[in-house]
Amino acid sequence: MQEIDNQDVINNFITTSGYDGQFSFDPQQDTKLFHFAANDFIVKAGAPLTYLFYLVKGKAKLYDVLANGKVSLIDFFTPPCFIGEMELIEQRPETAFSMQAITDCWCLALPIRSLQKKLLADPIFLRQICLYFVHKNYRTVKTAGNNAAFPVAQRLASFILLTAHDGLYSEKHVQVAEYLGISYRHLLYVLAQFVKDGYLVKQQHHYKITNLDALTALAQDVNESTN
Amino acid sequence: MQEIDNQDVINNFITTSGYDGQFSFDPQQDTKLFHFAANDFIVKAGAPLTYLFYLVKGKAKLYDVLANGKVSLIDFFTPPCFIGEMELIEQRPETAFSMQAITDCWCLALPIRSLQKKLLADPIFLRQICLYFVHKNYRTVKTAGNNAAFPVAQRLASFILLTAHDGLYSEKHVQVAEYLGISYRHLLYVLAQFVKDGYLVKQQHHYKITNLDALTALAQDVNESTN
DNA sequence: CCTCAACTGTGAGATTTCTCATACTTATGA
DNA sequence: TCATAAGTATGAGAAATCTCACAGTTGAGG
Repeated sequence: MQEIDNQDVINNFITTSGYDGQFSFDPQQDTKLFHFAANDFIVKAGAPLTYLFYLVKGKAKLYDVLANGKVSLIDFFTPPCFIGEMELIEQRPETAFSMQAITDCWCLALPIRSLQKKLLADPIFLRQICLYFVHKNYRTVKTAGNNAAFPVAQRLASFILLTAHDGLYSEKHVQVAEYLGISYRHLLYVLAQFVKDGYLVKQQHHYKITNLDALTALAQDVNESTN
Repeated sequence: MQEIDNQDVINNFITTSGYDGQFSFDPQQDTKLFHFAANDFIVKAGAPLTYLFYLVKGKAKLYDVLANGKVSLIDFFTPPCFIGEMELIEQRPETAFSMQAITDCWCLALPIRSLQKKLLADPIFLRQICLYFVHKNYRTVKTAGNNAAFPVAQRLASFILLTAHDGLYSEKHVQVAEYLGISYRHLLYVLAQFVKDGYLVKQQHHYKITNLDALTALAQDVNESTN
């Protein structure tokens, strides 16, 4: 994680992302900008949360580490969205989950410690956060519906497109299987199908997308229904 | 839906449910109390929403009517919880979903039209609603995890216990199948298993629970993980 | 009373997905 | 350098779940 000190860049992100409309005060003074390289952690479970982040560019994923030590993928995030807002609202000092950058990510960041009281008393911010929760909730309901409603191949196609990076898919199978709610074995079956059908080609440590159209077509229903 | 005008009863519900802590003002003046008989609609999709409800007693269920006309069960609610808060936050005039009473329900109710502005500017209320959303979100994530993680028999057991009324289970199979994300056919298989195993007995228009312990044991893992 | 739609119920075969057993490879730490 | 853990990979049989085809029951409306 690397701070970017260029005020022009910061201001540009602030205005184009709708960030400045989230508060009743002008946040520019207190706002920093951070860059996270792909695979960096934006927040790590159990670590103290020092910033309220606002993702303005990139893709990120949210993990939960279960009691038995297993890692399970919860959800994916694209701009604009808050990160750490649940902990802020609950006034809990550390993060419950881990958020990791999939691609390079840029986040506006507001220091929590000095601003928490102000934020929790700011009706505009609270209302915006409420709206954010409502939409997130709709989305979760839809997604949950999808998981029940669509076969694995379609969801996997959607998943590959979501997480692929420069046409390369390289998620850990164990985690993906858990995210999709299927067994490791079956995931490999379906991936093998995709390879057999020419959608993917297996390479050293990843899969390369060789038929983007086919995957997109497969994923279409899932995505439509989620939007 | 029937208004209950007994101020003692109202006050009792207000104080025991934590309702009065949800606002920065004293809501007692504006609060009504309604009783809904089992199977009544508390809110109906598309109808104008005139009250923000706060369920203080009973069980209710939330439906979505899909584009193709099918009905799908989204979630279940037990006290204390808000009903209509998503629409209030979004300032959308009608309800998106339908909420129906499973057992007899009692709801405190605050007229929206006259109080919307006040509520949307009330930091305490907004913060409480935010907390409510956060918890609801945790719950949804857990539930979604469960649906992937547990076999149908266990989820069905949990579901039966949740919706049963006086030891009788009488949900529409079509809707339950959709809620559990399984086919109608398979639901009947599993129900038949339960009957064969002596957990349920089929009667005229419903099933009677004949082995509560067994069902509870089956549902235990699911419920534990959801709390 | 008749008809239609919705709900319930069952059988049989196909498909999806799981479990288990077993290896090979790679990274990591002692 | 060796041992161990984690990730990857595959086969085979079992279990879960789906699709389809068909039929009986019930309730509402003409």
